[in-house]
Amino acid sequence: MGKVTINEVSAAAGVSIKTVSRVLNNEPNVRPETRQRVKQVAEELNYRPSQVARTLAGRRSHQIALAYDNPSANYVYHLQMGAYERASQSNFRLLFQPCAINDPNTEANVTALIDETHVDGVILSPPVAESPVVIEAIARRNTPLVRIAPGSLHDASPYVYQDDEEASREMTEYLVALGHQRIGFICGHPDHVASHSRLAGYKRALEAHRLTFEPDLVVSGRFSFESGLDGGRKLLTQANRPSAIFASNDDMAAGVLMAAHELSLKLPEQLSVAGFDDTELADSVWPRLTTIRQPTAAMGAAAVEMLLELIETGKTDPKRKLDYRLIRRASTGPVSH
Amino acid sequence: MGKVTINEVSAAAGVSIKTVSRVLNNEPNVRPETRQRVKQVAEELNYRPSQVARTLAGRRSHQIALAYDNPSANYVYHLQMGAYERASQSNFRLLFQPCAINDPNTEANVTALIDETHVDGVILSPPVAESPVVIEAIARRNTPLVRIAPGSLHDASPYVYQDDEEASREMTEYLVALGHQRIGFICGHPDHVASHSRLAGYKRALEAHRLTFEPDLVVSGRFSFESGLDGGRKLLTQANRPSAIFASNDDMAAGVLMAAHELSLKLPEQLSVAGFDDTELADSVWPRLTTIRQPTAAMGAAAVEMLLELIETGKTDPKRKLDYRLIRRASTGPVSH
DNA sequence: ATCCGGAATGACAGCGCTGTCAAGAAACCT
DNA sequence: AGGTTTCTTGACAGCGCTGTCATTCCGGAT
Repeated sequence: MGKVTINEVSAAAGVSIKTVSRVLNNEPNVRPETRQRVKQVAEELNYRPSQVARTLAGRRSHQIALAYDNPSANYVYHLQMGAYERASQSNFRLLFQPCAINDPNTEANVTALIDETHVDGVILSPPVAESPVVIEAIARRNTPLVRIAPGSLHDASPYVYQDDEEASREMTEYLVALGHQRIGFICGHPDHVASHSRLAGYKRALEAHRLTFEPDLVVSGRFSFESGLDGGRKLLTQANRPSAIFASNDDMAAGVLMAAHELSLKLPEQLSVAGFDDTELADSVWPRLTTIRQPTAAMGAAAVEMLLELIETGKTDPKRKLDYRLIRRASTGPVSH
Repeated sequence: MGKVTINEVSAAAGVSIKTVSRVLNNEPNVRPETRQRVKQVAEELNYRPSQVARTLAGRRSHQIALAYDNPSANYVYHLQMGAYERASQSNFRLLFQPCAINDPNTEANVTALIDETHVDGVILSPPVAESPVVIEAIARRNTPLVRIAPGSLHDASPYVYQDDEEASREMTEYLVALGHQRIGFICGHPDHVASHSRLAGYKRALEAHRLTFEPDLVVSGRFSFESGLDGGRKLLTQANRPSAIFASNDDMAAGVLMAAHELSLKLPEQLSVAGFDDTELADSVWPRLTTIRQPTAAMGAAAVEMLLELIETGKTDPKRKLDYRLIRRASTGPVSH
């Protein structure tokens, strides 16, 4: 199974390797019949150009990297798949780079990645997307960068995002529309900007409906199931407990569900619960969670698309916004008096 | 900024590039002081050898690929992380290759991956691990291969696995020990060998305890939440319903939980439910699921380790077995009369 | 001193491709 | 017909490293 190289193809087609190269790269100025013949020979020989040689010789590696540091399997998986699909379409290979934000080596890891693999561009997802050191290191290498939902440093690179505040407001208003007046809220991890936007949306909705904001109805959380469970217990054992709880993500909402079950509350009659993200979990708990569908895969795809544009043309939109969707399921219902 | 190459290092150190190369690769026959000096200069210049050039010139790419086709975000994520950690330790880069088993292009994808990136080896996880075409294609390229939990073709390559049948037997016996005599079983996706082993373990446990196998207590499933919900409904609406249900994975067990909630059954008093895999879901539903903990990350790590051995020395153990663990949680309890 | 064997080092080709540039072929213009 | 311009093609030099082989250096044996 001697590897088929460009030499074999050029010999078989009776042209120079440069012409084969032209055909491969869809360069102009090749006679249509020559182009056709080369293509056919390459096909017959089952020729696969070595990316490695290409990278070394040219200035393109046709590889981009996706760096993430997120403990949520669902989030990472969908982000990866969305990005992967889009990259494959354009014949780009996608390198996944897990990293730990707290690890002091993160910067070294990322720069090593760039130098060693010659990637054409990098995508950063939160919370790495907000690391000034990493951003700086990438900029120093002049490597195109696109970030996903960065909470700060908005000028540092193009980015994709969704309006968390808006989504959170809409969910809160939906609960209000169901008649809920006392709505509990569980915050997300303070390191994620999304946490703050979601809280802001909740507040904004209350204001819009002239409901007073009660600090007792807001508890902290960390995006984890256990923190949701804790938060739920705290809220539900209050003297005047809320009739609805809006958790900043599905994991925590599932925790609230458990807290409610512990207290033998009837759902949604005695308590409405809403989550955020629409992970698979949301659809696997009882009752199924009303939540906000995050376009995670679409975000990955959009980020790749912008990055490719940036690589090809040197520029792209400064930002791109994706739409969320409120998904109504069994965990929320009208308030019962 | 300007990329530092081996030339800069050799110039700065006052030696030939070949000597720098020797130091980099820990080759013998370099005077200790020379070695030291080169190392220091490389460090100062912040030199990162180009993997691409290395790959093209040498016969090692220091890259291995992990191909998977699995819809479970949790499984994929943990497998990836386990593999990634181990690969990084040995300074190998890990390429992730999602693929669709039903896609006729899968073989082409995998061979393209090998030819284009020159990976030193490949890891296949189920169900791609059982595709004869893919295995054959890899063998033809003489590329080292390690598979994860292959159900067949055991001679085709070294592999890592866990004893699904044994684990399933143990879980069933645990239920029997709790006093359950009528235990429902929900099968997994027929394409996965694990499904068959798990059913076999269930049967074996029944035999061991002289309980008769009742075909009505076994329903088909596909590893998805919805199929578990269906199966649960089917089993629980039977005239003489089982007092326990063992689902072949957690997703389906969560479905059973929902079916039980629909019928307002008290858990675990009126019904015990057990799952398999110990995904995050198992710990996020109410009641928390008794399940079998799969060493997914460890499998990924072990596979990488074997593959590296295979690459370095040309051989490794024919197979390596990893241990599962039965995790007892609130979803199972003694049978009540 | 002389010779020898192994350790230390370097010169150089080449991995498979792309970029540059020059040459030849075809098309277009007075 | 001659002179341009444009299209098509190929020769050749690298990209940054490793493999091969030749060369130099050194201490020890003679």
